[in-house]
Amino acid sequence: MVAPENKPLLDYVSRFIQLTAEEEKYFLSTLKHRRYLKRQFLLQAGDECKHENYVVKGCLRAYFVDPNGTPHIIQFAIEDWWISDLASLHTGSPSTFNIDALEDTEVIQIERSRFNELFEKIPKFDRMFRLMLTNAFIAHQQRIIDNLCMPAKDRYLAFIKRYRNIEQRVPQNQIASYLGMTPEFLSQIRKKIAAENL
Amino acid sequence: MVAPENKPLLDYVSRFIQLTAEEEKYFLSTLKHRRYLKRQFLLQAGDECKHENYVVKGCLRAYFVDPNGTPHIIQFAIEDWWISDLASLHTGSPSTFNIDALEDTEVIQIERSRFNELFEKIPKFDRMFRLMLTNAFIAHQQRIIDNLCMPAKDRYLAFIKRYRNIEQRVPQNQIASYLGMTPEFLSQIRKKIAAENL
DNA sequence: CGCGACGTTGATTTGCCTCAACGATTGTGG
DNA sequence: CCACAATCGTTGAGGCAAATCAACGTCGCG
Repeated sequence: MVAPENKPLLDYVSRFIQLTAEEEKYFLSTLKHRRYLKRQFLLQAGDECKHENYVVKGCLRAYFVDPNGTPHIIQFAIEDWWISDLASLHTGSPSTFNIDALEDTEVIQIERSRFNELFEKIPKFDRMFRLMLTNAFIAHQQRIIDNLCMPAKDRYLAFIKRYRNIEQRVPQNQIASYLGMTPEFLSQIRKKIAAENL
Repeated sequence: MVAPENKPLLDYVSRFIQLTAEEEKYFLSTLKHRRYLKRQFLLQAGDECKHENYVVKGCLRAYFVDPNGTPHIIQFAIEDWWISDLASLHTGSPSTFNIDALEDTEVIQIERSRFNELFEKIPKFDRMFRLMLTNAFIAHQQRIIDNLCMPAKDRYLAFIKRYRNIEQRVPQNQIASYLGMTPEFLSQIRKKIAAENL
């Protein structure tokens, strides 16, 4: 019997690889279920990132605070997404990101040491994470391209098209930060777009 | 006896995984060595990306041409780097990038079908590519952060610090394209930097 | 030699930011 | 249950970073 809160993650895994009953059991033993309240931190910059996080329910954000004190959102994560500071998780270096909750959120965590153990015991997970990273890499490459060759308005339109489910859940100023513009300017853009659609 | 042109790639692989003699033999059988002249294309946008390319000698670039006809450089690749249109290679969709040679270049190619076969026959390669993609993902994330929170001058300084070996080999206008600014503006920046260092 | 690629310089324009002020909404403690 | 603060979005004036456009110098190469 699988604990119901783990079901979404097992479904996720089965999209990439097939586990035997025994492997599944081991995999489940590496997981920890945890809840965070809105505004609570999963990770603070400077700390070591100790978990890979799978979002069961809710919404998280990873952001970077630049030398001027301005925060920049790197990533949102809603249901069925993963989030962590991969550089810190991978090398053990202090993290450069903060991760906190934009809503009350449930996550499943894999601790760093168990994570590496997992790859040793069940090499299929190398496959799964290779495929996941391939997709993540492609998405990041697309984001770089968008930043290079689109003006603010087009980047916003591309964002709401690609991530409508996120756009409807997070405040506009957070989206502005993700897109690399000020909230004031995003407001201008939205006004213009609204005016055009008449 | 390993053909000398394959030596650098085997060294590369050994930094991630250990192959048995037999595995190494199979791996070598999947490779194709090839030369390109300066300005020659490895991949044109719209075609399917049929190879993962490892650079033995020379310099390549991947770039995207936006709807206005302006090219934007996604990536440079010099010795010991990999380059491809991963989205196209992975899904079989038409590529959105062009890849061509900035110098006469030697590459080792793994064809798409052999590439997937490789993961089936030697799962260690899942591990290797997982680790490679982890690094590539982190680098891309850093580039996104730099674009979000640095002005043009700082992005340029960060670039020459991180990729001095590339900066000294490719024309300035190419670097400007990679950094998302005009060649004219990069020229201004360099003038200012030179003036400061007196 | 002459053409094309590359870099530079300067004048002008523009996309986006800064700063400041002001509603609207939410939520929270008294 | 109200009062007040905090959060969020909007609007506008002014400023700056970077783009555009155009002209010119230099170098390597066919």
